[in-house]
Amino acid sequence: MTNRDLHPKPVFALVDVNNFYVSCERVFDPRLLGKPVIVLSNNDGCAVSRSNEAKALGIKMGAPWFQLKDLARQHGVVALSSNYTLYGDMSRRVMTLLADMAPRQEIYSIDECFLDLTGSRDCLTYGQSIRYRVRRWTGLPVCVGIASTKTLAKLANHCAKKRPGFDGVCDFGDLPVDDYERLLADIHVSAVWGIGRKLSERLAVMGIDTVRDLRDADTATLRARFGVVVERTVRELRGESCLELEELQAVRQGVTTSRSFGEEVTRIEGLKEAVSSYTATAAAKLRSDGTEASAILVFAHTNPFKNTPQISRQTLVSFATPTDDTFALCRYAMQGVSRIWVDGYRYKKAGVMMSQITPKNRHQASLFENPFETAKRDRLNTTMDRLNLRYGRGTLALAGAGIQKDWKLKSEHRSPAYTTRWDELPVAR
DNA sequence: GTCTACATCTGTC
DNA sequence: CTAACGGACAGATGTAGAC
Repeated sequence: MTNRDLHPKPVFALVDVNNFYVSCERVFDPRLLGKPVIVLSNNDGCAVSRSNEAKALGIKMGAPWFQLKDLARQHGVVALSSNYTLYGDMSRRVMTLLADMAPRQEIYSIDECFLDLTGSRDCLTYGQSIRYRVRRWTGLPVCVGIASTKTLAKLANHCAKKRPGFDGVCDFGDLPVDDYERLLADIHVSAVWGIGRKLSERLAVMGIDTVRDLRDADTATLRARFGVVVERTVRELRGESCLELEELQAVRQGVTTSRSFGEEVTRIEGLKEAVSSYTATAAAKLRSDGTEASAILVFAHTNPFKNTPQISRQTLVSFATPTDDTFALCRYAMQGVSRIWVDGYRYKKAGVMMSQITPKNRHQASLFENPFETAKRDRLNTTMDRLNLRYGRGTLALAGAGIQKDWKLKSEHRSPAYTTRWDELPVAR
């Protein structure tokens, strides 16, 4: 047994579904294959997922839909409203499959996860079997990037996607050194995980344009100018693994639910309805996470894209005993709304953020807390969660959340809930 | 001044 | 017919009041 066997260099794989939302839609409607397709954000606001054909038309990530309409009509672009229930369900299927293909998995986002391939012999072949398996069992196309750090695995995944020569799997560990160096010199820094538009611009000023430039730049200078995060990124690019695989995701610091309104809100009742509904959603998320909050941040603002009087307010409502109870949380949230409300503005968006979050199991019972009342409320919340799960979200809602819902979002091109609702499945007769 | 809590801004995916 | 631009996070920075 050698030292390397005892302390093998880590190997990370990053598996990522291609054009995830569009690909989900295509699984259930193959007529969309080969066509330019985009999926729009909530409120049919902007393009958040694009098929390769749509990308080829020059449609950019985040482009507002109303600016795309002409182009879309001209080229027969299919635009779909987002269907998060469907995507969440498909995500679960993919992640469950992938969890079985490695000893350890970190679910990084709805459409990507890291796998620990440390000690695997033929990673390239294994990457292909991952691809095959996901395609076979879910219908979704994925690409796999493999390397010795998470940042490099992300980059390898980028190569697997953009460069057809890799056939969907890129293992940096398998590339000849010359090819690898040439490859890095051919990729723009903005492709690196954590280097976005702003950072790229600032790096360009320093003459750092390619991934290779960044990797070979002076660490001390970068640290002084951009902080520890960028420094860590550079170390990772050099093959020094600084980011561990995080199997269990940490308790999140905040749970946010916020939406833009279909119609602007001008009365406090409207804002209260919307905020009640968001609070109920966020509270359900707390319960499903097994956590509680000790404070709620309530915020609302006007439409910053519009040339009208602007306002943006927020307030933190704190309370002594942490809770996950929808009713209590709604009461606190309503206090917040009263605090921030100012007459005479047209509000476009509002939200709540559950804050100061702690795990539910280990919280001390307060002196003023009646354990029987608490248990009763827990059962009521649980019942509400079950009904909403079983019969669809919104089956049971608080009266305070309103019946009219002028503020609710627009969603004109939604695909059916293929995986969760029989009654929306198209049936051949 | 400087500590703190809260508000606001920035950046990324 | 016209107007119309997401959401969820983390982390940095700004600011007003208490001392």
